[in-house]
Amino acid sequence: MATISDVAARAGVSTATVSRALNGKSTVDPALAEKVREAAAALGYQPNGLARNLRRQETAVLALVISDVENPFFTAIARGVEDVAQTSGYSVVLCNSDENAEKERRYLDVALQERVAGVVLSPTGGGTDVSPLLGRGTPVVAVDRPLDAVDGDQVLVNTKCAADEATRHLIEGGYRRIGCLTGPEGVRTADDRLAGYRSAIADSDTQQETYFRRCELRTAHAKAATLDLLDADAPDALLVVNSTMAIGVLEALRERGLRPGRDVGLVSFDDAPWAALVDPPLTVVAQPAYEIGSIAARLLLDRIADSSRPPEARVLAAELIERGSSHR
Amino acid sequence: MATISDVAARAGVSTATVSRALNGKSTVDPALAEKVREAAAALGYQPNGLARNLRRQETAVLALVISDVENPFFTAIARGVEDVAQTSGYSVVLCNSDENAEKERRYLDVALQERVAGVVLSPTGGGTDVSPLLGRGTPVVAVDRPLDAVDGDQVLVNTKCAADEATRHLIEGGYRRIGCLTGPEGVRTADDRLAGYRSAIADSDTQQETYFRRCELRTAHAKAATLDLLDADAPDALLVVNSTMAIGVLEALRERGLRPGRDVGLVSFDDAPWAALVDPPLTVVAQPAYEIGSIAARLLLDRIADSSRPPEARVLAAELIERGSSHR
DNA sequence: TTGAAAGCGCTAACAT
DNA sequence: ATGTTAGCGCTTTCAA
Repeated sequence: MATISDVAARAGVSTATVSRALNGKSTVDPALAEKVREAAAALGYQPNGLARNLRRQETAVLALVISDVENPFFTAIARGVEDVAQTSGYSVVLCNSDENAEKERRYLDVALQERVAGVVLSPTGGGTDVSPLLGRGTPVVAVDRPLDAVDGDQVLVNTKCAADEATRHLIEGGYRRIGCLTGPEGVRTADDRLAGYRSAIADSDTQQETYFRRCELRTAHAKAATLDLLDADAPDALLVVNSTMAIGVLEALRERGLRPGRDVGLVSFDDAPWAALVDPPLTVVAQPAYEIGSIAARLLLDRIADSSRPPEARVLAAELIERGSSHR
Repeated sequence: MATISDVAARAGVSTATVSRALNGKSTVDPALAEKVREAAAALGYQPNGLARNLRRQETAVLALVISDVENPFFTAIARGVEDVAQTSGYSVVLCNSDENAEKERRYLDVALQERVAGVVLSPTGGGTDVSPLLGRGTPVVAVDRPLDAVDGDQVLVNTKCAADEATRHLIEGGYRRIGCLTGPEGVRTADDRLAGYRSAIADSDTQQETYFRRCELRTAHAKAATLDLLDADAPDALLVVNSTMAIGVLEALRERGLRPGRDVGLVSFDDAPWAALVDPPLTVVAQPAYEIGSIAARLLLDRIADSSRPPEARVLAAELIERGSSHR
């Protein structure tokens, strides 16, 4: 593979000139520059990014570490990040931590070792440690879930409030035994949404007890937990914390011959592409996923440009979209 | 940030010894090795991957370039790739080409410049050029769609055959004006599935004409195209080439007050997580997406280990899963 | 077993 | 405007 010296030799100039000509830095005699470009083209020269990055001590790539590639909420965030990164000349590499702290740690290590310019991260659980990144000066912005013990940039959703609102909506719909299906303890969104549910129930004068289950944020687990909840507590409505789990819930309901809305009221977080297509259409708490991603990327780029900026925490609003599954 | 020389100084050894100790290469005196590890830990030493890669001329990362992160088919492939890469110590970075040849080219450039160890790619259209990668010795395996003009490793699905089978299934179901909604010309899967549809119709003695529309592989485009097809040709059944488009089709049907199955038979490619939940459940052609990914990764790793292996083309089978949408 | 030293390919002072 | 040169941080001969 041709190197910069090959190009220099062929064009009859120094490597420095080649570098300058190809990077459009400083001023180079147009004629020479042209010669260089010709030589580069003739040799099929492809700059070695590794060498360049090593020398420059920086990389034009952003790492995006998300907890589930198969969740449309996160892929929408990914698109948001990518779209703004793109326009600033950054590439973004997506790493799937799979709700697994160990995988997450590994990807964070890779990000550090590869000296990416910045990281957008949706932390899996409580124990995420980004201090090595921060220590080295690599900015990190948290999305969806906060990074505790770190006062950094973050883009979150007012999720407790949204859960409260969704629960009230079910109460108003006449449901009297509302349950909640949420994720593992320590996953902040799972905890917050459960808290929102609880506060709405506590405020109600139609329901005293709470009925909830925690399980992994996966379809199969959600289905099993729902079956269990159904059999044990016979709830007449359910608040579900994401669309992946909602699929499991719908499967469980079907298995028990229960119809969403009529038999069991249903509200789920995340307006998945299919949410309006099931029967009855699913009432959801829509989160502005794309915006979360684009804002996070913007925050990150801003901080890369100026590391002294004070940390910014953005909290976006979610929107309850009423459809058939929350009415009898 | 601490470098290898800092560690060497602190441990009172040479940088060579540090490198050897930390990489477990060659033999190092256990006592010294321990001292080195201590020094490294004390300094919070994080090896600079850039420098290492530059020296080694290789990277333990695989690039996966897919055409749509929001399509569950591709995210399932991603999981397959990741799972096997993981076990061999490789990280995989996911790049979303977004069915956009320009973006794809950019990511392929990045992959080349960053000297990734290998690339798994689902080519957007016809014009994809991987020769720079290949020329430099970076192996590429194509998934879902072939790389024309290159005799390389690839993992495909016998998609024409599957489309033919799906169409016959509709014919047997008694549908007599079967249409097809497919992707842009040049997207091999779109062309093959259309061909499969055509061959089934040609073989039938119940239908002479074909009714089809091509549009971008997106929900909104699919909806518009379906509306158009419905109004112009009044098909009584539809074969749809992926689940993203199927959503648009279902929306269109609903808008026209047409019920899947009873009014318009429906078969879609890809068994999306929600496919069994819509009403009636969606008959699909399920592709072994996870296997496509895992096999592709294995092929890639094999080739990285031994570049002289003859190229291997694997063609997996798809499976028709009959559900309610293809019966009256 | 260990160290000295070369060098991966590039960019950025510095000198001209 | 261009060239010379040092050096980014690491691994790997080569010698000792």
